[in-house]
Amino acid sequence: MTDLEKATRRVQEFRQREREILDVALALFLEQGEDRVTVEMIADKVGIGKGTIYKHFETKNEIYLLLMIRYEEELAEIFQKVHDSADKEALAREYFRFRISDPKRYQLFDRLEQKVIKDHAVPELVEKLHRIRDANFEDLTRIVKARIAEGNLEDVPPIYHICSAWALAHGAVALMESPFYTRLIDDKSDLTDFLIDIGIRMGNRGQRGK
Amino acid sequence: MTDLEKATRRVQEFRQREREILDVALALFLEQGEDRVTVEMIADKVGIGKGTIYKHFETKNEIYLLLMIRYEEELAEIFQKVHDSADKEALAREYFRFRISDPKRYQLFDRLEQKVIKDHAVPELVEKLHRIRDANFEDLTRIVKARIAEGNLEDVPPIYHICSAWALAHGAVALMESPFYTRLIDDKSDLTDFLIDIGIRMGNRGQRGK
Amino acid sequence: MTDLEKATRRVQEFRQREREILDVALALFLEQGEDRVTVEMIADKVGIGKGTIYKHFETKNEIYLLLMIRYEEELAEIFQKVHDSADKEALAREYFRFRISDPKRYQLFDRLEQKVIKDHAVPELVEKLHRIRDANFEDLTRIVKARIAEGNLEDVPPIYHICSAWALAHGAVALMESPFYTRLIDDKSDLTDFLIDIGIRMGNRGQRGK
Amino acid sequence: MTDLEKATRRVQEFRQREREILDVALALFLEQGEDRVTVEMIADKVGIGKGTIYKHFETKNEIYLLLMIRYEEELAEIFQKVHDSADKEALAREYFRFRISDPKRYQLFDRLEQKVIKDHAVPELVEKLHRIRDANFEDLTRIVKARIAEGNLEDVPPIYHICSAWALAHGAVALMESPFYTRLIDDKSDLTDFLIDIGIRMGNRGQRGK
DNA sequence: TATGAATGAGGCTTCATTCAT
DNA sequence: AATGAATGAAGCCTCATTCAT
Repeated sequence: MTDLEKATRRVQEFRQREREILDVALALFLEQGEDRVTVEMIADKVGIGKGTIYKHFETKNEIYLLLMIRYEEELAEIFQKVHDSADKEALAREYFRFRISDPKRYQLFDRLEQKVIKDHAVPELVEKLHRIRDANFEDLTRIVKARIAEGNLEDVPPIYHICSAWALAHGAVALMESPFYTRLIDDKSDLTDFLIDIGIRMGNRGQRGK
Repeated sequence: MTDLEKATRRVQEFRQREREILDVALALFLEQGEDRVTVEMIADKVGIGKGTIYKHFETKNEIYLLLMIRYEEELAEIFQKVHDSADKEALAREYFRFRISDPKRYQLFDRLEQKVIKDHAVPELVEKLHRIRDANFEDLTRIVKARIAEGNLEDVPPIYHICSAWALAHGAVALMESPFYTRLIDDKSDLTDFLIDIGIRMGNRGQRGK
Repeated sequence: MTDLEKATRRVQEFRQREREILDVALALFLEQGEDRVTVEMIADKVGIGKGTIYKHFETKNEIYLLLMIRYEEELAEIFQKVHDSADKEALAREYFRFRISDPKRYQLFDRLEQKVIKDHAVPELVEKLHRIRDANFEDLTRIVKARIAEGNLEDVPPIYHICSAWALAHGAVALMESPFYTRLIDDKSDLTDFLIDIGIRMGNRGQRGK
Repeated sequence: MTDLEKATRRVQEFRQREREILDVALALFLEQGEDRVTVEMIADKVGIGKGTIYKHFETKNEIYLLLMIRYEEELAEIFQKVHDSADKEALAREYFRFRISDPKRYQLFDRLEQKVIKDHAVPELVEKLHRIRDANFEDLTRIVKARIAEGNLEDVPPIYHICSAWALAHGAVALMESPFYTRLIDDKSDLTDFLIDIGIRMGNRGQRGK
């Protein structure tokens, strides 16, 4: 094995460990809540020393942010796929599904964002996160505009459609996680269908009273 | 003044102080986030000693819960008013308005609930909270049933209507507080109207695809 | 005992404990070097909990600064005494004696100052320290001016005399503490006399080459 | 190239690297303070791996000591030059100049010495340092004796003259670096002249009061 | 009843040094 | 010989809660 190959392998292993740490961290955050998870717990579960975590990430906040960026990048991939396809309606469906599919994760990031912003932590990464989100948002806007032009969506500013979809998805997620409501719901998947249905059609042309 | 009067007054003052503590705590939590607010800060702002707070509340978690119960009781009052009135549609409107009107407060309680439940803290109070909520929920169900019977709402399980309303409201609140979206929204009140409109009508009979 | 008396006593006890912490901290710093002394060690030696220290001082840096301020205030007291007396020459003697008398302490503060300034720590207290020092310096300047006017000191800017005295004292302190030199010096007090002598006379009129 | 030449070259390169590390370390220590400079920072700036540093030096303390020894050896060179020359007074001047010329460096070593001695670190090197210093000191003593014999210096133990010169130089260095005093000094070089003047003459015969 | 000093478990982060490759 | 990932002891600081007065 040449030196170059060795070096490459090393770098890959390093990146792999980084991913491993993030995976474990995410799992623990979801399971116990980010406040109850200490850096030491993460290290223990990965099977490494506490200090090693700090070779990969400067602070616990940075871990938060990298997880959030990961999430946003997954979302970007979904947009990428739909981008090419002709079926614009599929987007709405995919979007909802992605966000509702793992509500705990979604809510975790929602919480983290507030925390991270309050701390003014790792501003470069916050900015990076926002850049990705901006790009995703522009994708979204483009698609909504197309559907308005096709006459499928009511002709209000595209952001209105996006906001209402976002809001319903956000709320649906919270609903699914709410101990109060889950107790009362018999058939979760039927309700989910009901909500997605509403979500997709709520901005359709002709839906609102004149 | 008789001993009885004195005692009565003392009790009243005690209750008054309790309210004061809760008010200050709420204000500080909203302003700085509950994690940054220490019991000492609350005591200082009320102008009493830290120990005194623990004469009124066993733990900081109890303060959280009492604030949440207060909120739920205010909601109950709204239901009470509407209960008697004939105009059932007003309910939906009131309900939305109450929840959206103070999003920071709403989100605070949302966060607190998750925290408190994860801690298995003060179970009696958690139960009390849930009892009030149950009552509110029953009120709500009764009204929705009436509107379905009148033929105004689509005939699905009442909880579906409640859930979708709750979800949209929850999401709208988050939207209004999201730094990402607020940046992009020009006319907040117009969007709010759009959302409330959707919220009120989204379960109306005939709205969904045949 | 009235409530007021009680409160007064409490405050006094609090202040007393503060002094106690500072005393112990100073002793430990001198004995082991400030870097090797942890906050916990201070607490242990005082016989209190670690957290208690932080009721009195916000950070370890604050402890450093308060000790430095104490020192500067003691110096101010010396100036105060001499201020009134007519014998201006006594000042120089007192000044030297004070600074040389406890060289370890002096050097500790010299080190601390550099550290604290590099950390940009507790700027309010740093400023306070400097204010006291400014006042001391003005006292000193006034006295030196008087001696120049009397024709006892060479007529150069007063700060020159102060600086050379300061420098010699500073150096003498280091000398006394230097393991290298102490090894070589038989009669410490005789050398001290020699140095003080030089210190007092070095700026005298007519001392320098024609 | 023979194997011997290769080996020789390798040794030379190794020594060269060693010098490079020390140079960089010194520069960083002066710039940021030794506590803020990590071994990794040194390695990075040299452009080598952290582990490599430990091939050259056993501990960070050893780096400290080697730097100090270097300094002392430079001083020895100065003595060497003067040793031969007839102009003994030049020595005092050179000595002062060397020590005052780079006050930050001087103070760094002063700090390091205290630290290293408190740690009982690398005793062999500490001893080596002291041996060099002893030699320098003997040189100095010899010269001072000569000047006393010539009748130029007051006839006290030679060490007195050395100590007072050392002390004044040490203090002058501290003065020039003191943020408090530098603020107050208009013409630095004029004051320096004043101090060197005092330094050179302060032990001269006939200076002290009868 | 009111107080606030005292507590100490527990969290985050740093960095000199080691060691397998 | 060179590397740099891994280590873990150690330090500073926070804050909910207790308890003697």
